[in-house]
Amino acid sequence: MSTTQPEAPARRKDPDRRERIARAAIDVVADRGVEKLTHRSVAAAAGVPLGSTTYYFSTLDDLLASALRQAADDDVEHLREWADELESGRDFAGALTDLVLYYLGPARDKTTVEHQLYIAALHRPALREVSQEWDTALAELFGTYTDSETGRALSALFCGWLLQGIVRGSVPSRDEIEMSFRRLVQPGTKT
Amino acid sequence: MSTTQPEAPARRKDPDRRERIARAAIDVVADRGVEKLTHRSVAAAAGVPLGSTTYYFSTLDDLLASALRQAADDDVEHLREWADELESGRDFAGALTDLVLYYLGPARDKTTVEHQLYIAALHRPALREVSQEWDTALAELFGTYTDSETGRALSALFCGWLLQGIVRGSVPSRDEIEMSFRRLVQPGTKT
DNA sequence: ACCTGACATGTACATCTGTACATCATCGGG
DNA sequence: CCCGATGATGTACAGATGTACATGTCAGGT
Repeated sequence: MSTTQPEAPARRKDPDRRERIARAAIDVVADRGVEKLTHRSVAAAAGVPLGSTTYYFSTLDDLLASALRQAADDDVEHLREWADELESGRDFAGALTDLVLYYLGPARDKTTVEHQLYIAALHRPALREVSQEWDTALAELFGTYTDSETGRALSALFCGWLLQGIVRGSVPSRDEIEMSFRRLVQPGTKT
Repeated sequence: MSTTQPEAPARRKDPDRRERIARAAIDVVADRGVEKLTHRSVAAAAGVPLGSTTYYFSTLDDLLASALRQAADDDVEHLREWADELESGRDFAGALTDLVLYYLGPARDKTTVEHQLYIAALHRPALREVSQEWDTALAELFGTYTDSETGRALSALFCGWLLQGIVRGSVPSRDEIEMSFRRLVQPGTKT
């Protein structure tokens, strides 16, 4: 955003520190699971002393919430890019299939983390809001290409493929994913 | 408990004990989440001393694995009953919708637990096998009413509705769930 | 009647955890 | 040139946790 300005003296040292810690938290969740997310493990992963993590995130829930928010923001941004690149003429079911394969392939770690945080939110009211916004955004985005009802159905199917894909070792075949989206999209296609 | 019945002595040990502890573990996960699953919390929930839990399940992973297995078995049995009650003439999409609404309504707790265990398996190789068997069984069951490809798609959509349903407060409407299943089923209906 | 062995439990301990807080370092202003 | 303020850190501590293990307790064989 802004480099160190005299009027904005920035922090003493490193303004990225907070974000770096949040990202380290995401890495820890990806590598070892939510249950291993501790101040100490995050500190080690971020290469900062223990005191730093407790300084920036006084409580563990703060840290978790920031990690979830960070992951959600990154993800929404990625979805936006995907939507922008989607030419209006392009086959929507095919594009959705690409998206699934991306999340189960190159971005598998990210997907894993997101689902863990998603489930972790079940017993943490503070996180539920973020999770809900997240999949509401997904349903609405998909809905703009069809209709809102179809959008919700598509997002459910989308989540389903991801969930099954991350626990199975193997990724489902491209054809069967595409077929399923095509069947859902077909009746309601608008523009 | 204390008095020994001649006709049902059941030894001094009672074989229910182990299963009761496993079920208590499931309750703990339902009420407080996987991260709160400890020998002590389970012991308290089952009304047995701490020693009992470590006696029957020497390690925590044993306990988790047994809980997952227990939940999976119960669930598969329920699915079997559902399948048996499904008259061959009955509308399949409608029956699937009922099933989703059951899992999000009366059996919401169960669904929550299952998803938590499912995600917990991500970082526990010992549990992955159970999880995989689980959703393979689901896909195959659904496949017997359509075809195997459609079965996998249906199970993905099914999981998706459940996942979204447990994190949102509100349950999706009956009509939109049914519509989505109908679209997926239609092209491949066999018998 | 006694003994044996498996069932069952209470307790102890090393480890890890979240968090508070006293301390240090550095920068901006006087 | 010095000084306070605030960013940043090291350490300490109370509590919780997994697990081992010594100890009870009782059913059945002899």
